Amino acid sequence: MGLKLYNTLTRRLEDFIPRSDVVGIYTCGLTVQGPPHVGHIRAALVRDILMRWLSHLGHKVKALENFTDIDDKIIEKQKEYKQDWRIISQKNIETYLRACDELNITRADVYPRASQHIEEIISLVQRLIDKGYAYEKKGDVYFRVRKFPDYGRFSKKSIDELMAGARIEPTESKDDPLDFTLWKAAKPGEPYWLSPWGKGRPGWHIECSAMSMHYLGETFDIHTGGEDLIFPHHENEIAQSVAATGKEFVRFWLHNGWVTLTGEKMSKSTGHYSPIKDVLERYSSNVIRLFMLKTHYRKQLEYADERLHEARSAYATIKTYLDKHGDVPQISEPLMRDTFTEAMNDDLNTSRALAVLYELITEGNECKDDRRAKEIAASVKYYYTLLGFIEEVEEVVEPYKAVVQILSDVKKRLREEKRDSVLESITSIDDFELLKDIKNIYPLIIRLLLRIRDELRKEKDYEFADYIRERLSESGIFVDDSTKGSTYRREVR
RNA sequence: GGCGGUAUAGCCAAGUAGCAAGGCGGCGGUCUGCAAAACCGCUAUUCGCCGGUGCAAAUCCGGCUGCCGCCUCCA
Repeated sequence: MGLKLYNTLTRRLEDFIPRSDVVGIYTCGLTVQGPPHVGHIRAALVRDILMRWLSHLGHKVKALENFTDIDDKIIEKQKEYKQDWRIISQKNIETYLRACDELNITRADVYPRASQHIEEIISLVQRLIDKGYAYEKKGDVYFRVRKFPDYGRFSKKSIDELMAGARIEPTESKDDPLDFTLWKAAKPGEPYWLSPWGKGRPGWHIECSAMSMHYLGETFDIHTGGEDLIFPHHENEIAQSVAATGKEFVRFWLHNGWVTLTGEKMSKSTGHYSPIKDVLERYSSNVIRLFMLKTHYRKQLEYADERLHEARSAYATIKTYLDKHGDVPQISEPLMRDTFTEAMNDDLNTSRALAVLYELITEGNECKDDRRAKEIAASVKYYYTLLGFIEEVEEVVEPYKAVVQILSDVKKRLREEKRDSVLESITSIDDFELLKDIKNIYPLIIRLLLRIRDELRKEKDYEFADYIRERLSESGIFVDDSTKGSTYRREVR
């Protein structure tokens, strides 16, 4: 059984058969007038998982993710902040890409920007005019919706119903309220490009058709984006593309469910959203990834601290298991391959795929046979990596300061209480030449504290020992005692 | 109003006809000076409500209700 994907075009699960050797993917990315939020990341993560899985299945992939960096909203922001639109968009793009990198989201091959493809946009608009699908009015160019018989089919909307809500803005001079803008004349003071219709800028929608065709050809395999883009954005993309080329535009349309906050959809325009920057400060990349993959991509996903905390605990289980096994060999034939593959092939069912991971972990923990245990651990790591989780890099600077303070407090107390025997036991530890290297000194100090604590425990001074444990725990360092001695672990963020 | 989605344990969440995956939490246990961690075990006779078709339904059909969304900018 091969990969099946839910296609919005047909509203059913279909076998994914690529058109050629290279699978073309276009993701509708951001309109960059505001900071990226969790919803945008979900869309990016869907592309990431799709790309990872397609590559795993042996496909070559060429992926684009666009930035619509010039539109009405960004011009508004320019006026509001008295800052050039290019600076605003650049800032938001950088924030977004940094967040994606931190989240280990596979980079698209190209991140085209509308403002950098004006030439392709103009020629596409011209093509539509030449074919009679578009017309110019006072420097604006509109797409004649009624000329395109299939309009509304994709989003299952009827033209008559759309008419009821349609309006012509006072500034527009459309022939028909349903018509949408392909090219918009610039008002004085607004950014513009020269075109056959005068100074102006692209309308929203046309950039995606122009750029996807430019990089992927007039027909390509997969188009992804948030569910909220089905109408009007993708409906319009299809109309203008098919009208221009007379060819099929996209084979598969994948739409992810939105992210909600307190039960309502996150949205840039209403200000009801959590910026990804804030989220990354609070939770590690792996935790955020797990949080998102736990729910199937087409379902609505509630962003709430409670959910993230749950994901953090769930992630700790995986991390603890992998840490316990340390180095595991790289393998190419993991256990439970069929179950995992079946889940992923079923419209990228990451929820089920993760269940495979957890089943393996439980089995690994029960397993007494060393060889088998190694094999299980290797399989867990294999799937973990395949799903885009990463090895965590520990931050050392902040906790370093904290442990130095704790050590100093503990030494002070030892001196005050004249605990000479304990003090003596540690003076022999003269590893301070290692002070030069912060990465080495950090665990060293913790081990030193654990040794002091060990002495105290031998002397049955549990109150003092517990004090050290408590202080460390406040800094996110948890001490675990076992018959083999004490170990510590860092809190999962 | 039209269209689309969704309703499964305390919470989250898979599951489209054959005795309900997985996670979080909770409870019990092993270990321990205590704790924590880790591990083990238990935790839905039942899938929003009502009716129907099947030997058999969370899964199909009809009706009802709740929630979310699109129809205007949105990932």
